[in-house]
Amino acid sequence: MTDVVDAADEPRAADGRVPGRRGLATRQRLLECAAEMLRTTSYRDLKVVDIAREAGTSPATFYQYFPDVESAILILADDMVQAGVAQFAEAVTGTTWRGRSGYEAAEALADAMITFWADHLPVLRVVDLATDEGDGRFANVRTRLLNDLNNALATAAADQQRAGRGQPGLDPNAVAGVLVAMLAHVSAHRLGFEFWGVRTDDLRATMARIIFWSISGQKPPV
Amino acid sequence: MTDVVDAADEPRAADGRVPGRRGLATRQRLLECAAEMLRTTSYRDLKVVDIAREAGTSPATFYQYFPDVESAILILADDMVQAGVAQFAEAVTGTTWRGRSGYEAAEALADAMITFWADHLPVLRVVDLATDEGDGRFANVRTRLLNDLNNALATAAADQQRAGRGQPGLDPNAVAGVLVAMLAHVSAHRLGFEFWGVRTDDLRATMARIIFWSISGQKPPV
DNA sequence: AGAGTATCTGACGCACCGTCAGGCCGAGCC
DNA sequence: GGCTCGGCCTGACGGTGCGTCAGATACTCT
Repeated sequence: MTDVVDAADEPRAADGRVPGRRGLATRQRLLECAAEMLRTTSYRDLKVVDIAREAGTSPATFYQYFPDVESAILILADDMVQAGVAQFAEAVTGTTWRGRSGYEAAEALADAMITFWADHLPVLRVVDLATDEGDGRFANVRTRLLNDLNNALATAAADQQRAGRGQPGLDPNAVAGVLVAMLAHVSAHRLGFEFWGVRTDDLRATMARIIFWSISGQKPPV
Repeated sequence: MTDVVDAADEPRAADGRVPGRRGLATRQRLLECAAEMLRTTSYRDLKVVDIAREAGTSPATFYQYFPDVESAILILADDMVQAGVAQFAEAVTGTTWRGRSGYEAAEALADAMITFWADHLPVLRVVDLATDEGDGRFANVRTRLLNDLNNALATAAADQQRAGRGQPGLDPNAVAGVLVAMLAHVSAHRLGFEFWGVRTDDLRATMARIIFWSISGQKPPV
């Protein structure tokens, strides 16, 4: 049974073959080298030749497993999403947005985003870039990563409004969208902020307060 | 006098010559074609050959006036900044952040950003992209565009804190940075939000409320 | 009209891309 | 051990766009 299911997303070589043990090893080595080189090289300067050479193989071999460089990175991005997609929404759904514990949820969310971006910066940079360049495949990855969070925040905002709290008159989806945009953009440029003398702790606290107030409508506890 | 000053930033051709009337016309035509093509073509697919052909000239001519495509766009970006840089900070410095007029200042700021991005979307897209790719020249443009606003917001946040309002305990620079990041990112992706059914009016209102509360610490007037 | 300068361009070398046809290698059979 | 066959790899190639010349062309001024 599982064989049939797995077969659907088993990696294929260029000619449609399903690679064997040795082939998969090569494929994996190429992926690892690509990830490694992304850490030091800008995405735009990442040449197939270099990845292949780094992996001790030839450019033609690369094309046997991936149609292009972006497809390889897309696989790295997919793995990353699968590993971390759940945690953001969890921080939101597990609170009533009341009092100190509500504020701590907002802080946990800000922290989760900052940490996740710090852990996966090279790949996330490419995701953001390619998305902005109009690459639908990467836009899709980004959506899968942030959609649950967005929905959870929108639901929370709507719930709070119904309870006579929150931000009456504001579209919950707009609130959620703005907050997610803020979180993603600030997390992505954390190092830029540090360069200008803004400490990450302060960014986290600022975002946590904005999140808490935007959703609950209450002044955050000191 | 002005001649001497102007000479410093007069356009130079590849060989250091200062172009004459005809040359400047060609240069201008190339810039306009580049701007025009940016509207329909993604920045990465913008080939020198195409711009040149569109302008009715040859690729070699292009290189007489610009070292590469990005330098040409950089000039478009420079013009754009010079045209619009002042207005953002003005919206911030001209208010005491009190009552309805304070909130209207926040709304005016959000509106100015959204409008500016809508007016200059193609060029700003490239600025954001190139900045994220680590291009210092474009990062510099972006800084020149947003720095005054950032400083104005940071000053306002600090002033309000001293007046016993605002967000005590938060770094004013962090507050300003987060707000600017939010404004820039949401404005840049306005069309994406519309696509997902979030109206621009709601984005503006949401951001205005967040700005007003983050700076003044007061509940926005209904 | 002719000299002199500003402006333009065809043609080239370079770098990287993505694709073949053909060579290697190792597992299984005799 | 030697043979064979299929999975795996690669050298070499055509294509595209870049950026740079030397030389052709167009304007200006006398």
